[in-house]
Amino acid sequence: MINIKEDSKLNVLNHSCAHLMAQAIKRLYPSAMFWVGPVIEEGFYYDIDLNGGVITEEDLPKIEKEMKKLAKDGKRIVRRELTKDEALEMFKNDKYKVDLIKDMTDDTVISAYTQGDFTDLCRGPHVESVKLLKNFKLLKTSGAYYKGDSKNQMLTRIYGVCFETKEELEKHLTELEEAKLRDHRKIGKDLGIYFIDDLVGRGLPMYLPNGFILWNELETYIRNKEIKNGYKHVLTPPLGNVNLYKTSGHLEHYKDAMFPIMEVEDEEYVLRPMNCPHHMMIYGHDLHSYKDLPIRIAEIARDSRYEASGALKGIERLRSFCQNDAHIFCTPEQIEEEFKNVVDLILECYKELNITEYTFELSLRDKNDKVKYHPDDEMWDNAEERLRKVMDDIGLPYVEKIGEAAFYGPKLDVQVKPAVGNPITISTCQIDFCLPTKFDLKYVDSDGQKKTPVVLHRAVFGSIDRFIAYYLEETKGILPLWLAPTQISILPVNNEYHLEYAKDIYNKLNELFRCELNSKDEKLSYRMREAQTSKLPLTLILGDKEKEESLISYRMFGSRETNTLSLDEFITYVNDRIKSKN
RNA sequence: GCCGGAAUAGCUCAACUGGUAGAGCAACUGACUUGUAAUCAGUAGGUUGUGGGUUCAAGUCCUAUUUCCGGCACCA
Repeated sequence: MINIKEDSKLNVLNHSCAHLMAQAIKRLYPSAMFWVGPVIEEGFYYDIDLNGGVITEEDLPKIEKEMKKLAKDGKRIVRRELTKDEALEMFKNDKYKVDLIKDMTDDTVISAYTQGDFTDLCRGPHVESVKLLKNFKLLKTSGAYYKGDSKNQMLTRIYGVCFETKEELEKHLTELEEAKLRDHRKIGKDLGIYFIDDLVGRGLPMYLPNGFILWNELETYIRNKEIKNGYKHVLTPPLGNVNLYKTSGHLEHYKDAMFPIMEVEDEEYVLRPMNCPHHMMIYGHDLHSYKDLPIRIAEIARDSRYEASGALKGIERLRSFCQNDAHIFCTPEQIEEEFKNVVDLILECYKELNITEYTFELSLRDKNDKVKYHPDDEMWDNAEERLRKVMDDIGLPYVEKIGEAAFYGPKLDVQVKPAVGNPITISTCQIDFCLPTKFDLKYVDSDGQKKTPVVLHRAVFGSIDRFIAYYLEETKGILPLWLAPTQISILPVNNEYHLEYAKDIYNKLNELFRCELNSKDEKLSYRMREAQTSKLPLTLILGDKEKEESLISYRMFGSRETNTLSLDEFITYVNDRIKSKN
């Protein structure tokens, strides 16, 4: 989908459209005050203080109508440059504009744009006339905290999008509709992957038989990859003594997002929100020589977090989930190589799973935030520099995100876009000089001195849950053969004549693959439809022709063609496809 | 958590300004015995998320609550 912010023409068009929307809203809601109205990847929005009023999605057509009216009038958009004092005078009755102007330096060239009866403080540029704003659509409303701070009041945010032509707009709207269809919450329901029920609890997914197969295949896949790459798997409990998290610092940083402490006799326990402390303990259990490093400890581990209710989303964001977690304990000299190994592993998996759309983010600390981050500037500078250097050496493009680091260190995040909503992190690799010290971890170096190892935290699939969510959307539910819960559906043409042969084939194939025999009393075309709408990768059709010559005919999902061959040939074909992950 | 919206059969949805809750698919029963995306007929399926209230009358209005959806905030 097109990035409107990055497209210079559409950027200006959408920015002007935001102003047109503000003008229309000012007419319909005279007491409305405006905060900011930037262009974003998906179009534009404007944050509005309605002074107690409400705009819902039902009101959007009314606003659009007013916008069309204003656009038809065709007023020119006129720029005027102001000094800071002039600007303060001009907008003295608008507390939001005054707030903006006050933050500007004295030598900033401040500009205001006027179209008819509406003037807005704005850097510009804008299109020449509102007449050019024809093909727009207001998409949704929401609340948004003033200045993005949840301690502040909430403003009303209205999102919209504008294009040069009607065709482009319609294409965009169609794409938005199609995106909704591949939402993992819909596909997950359709394919019987999981469900969530109040009685069990929100954010607590129940994976159904189909979901378990998908889960199990992915888990087996990544575990085998890790074994090949020198990881050792462990198994640790999904809860721990609260002191474990006091030691790590997690309790201090994340108490609000953890399930509350459970008191039993004289002890306190928490459901674990993550696995780092357990893995630190595993490392610390043995004495290690520099010759043993790196030590790579991995676990598919269940974690529980008390996520804000509004953050929950299908199986993308849950209160109980399984991380594809690992901690690599290494010497400072080994950081670069181990980091590269992790990135290589991530890229290898993406290639095999045919994941092509992703971006790298370097999440760094906000130097001014002394509360969130472990206070050791030297450690941070070192870690961030190392991370940057490795990324530059690898030569992968990335963007730096200030204030996105973990409390214990900076990280590389691999971001993907879900069908609906904000980008999510799938893979991550984090450099940590902090937790090993807190747990007093050591190795004996070549000089006989005890030294503290460095830890890389990493996850390839992030959480298995989230990865399934992403993968269902990426594939639109058309899972590759190796992951499909049912791989082969077997259809006898006529139960009276072909059922026995079909059963025979089913018995043979079902020992090797996940098969179903669909011999219900329905027309072949009905059963074929079932196979296709269920997105089953392979469907066998067994009738007279096949029975007499001991052959099978199969059809691939989405194809109209039928291939006929011997059972052995078919088995080879299926095995090849599973092996190549097609 | 916050702002706004929504909740009707297993699923997808309908029911004009309050006036007897309905359809398609799925399920079940019977008939049909079929060559690549829907055979026909019938049966059953609901305290309209839940609790209060207004009214002669509530799916519809008010209220509380739960969950979901769109964003915001959060995301070790």
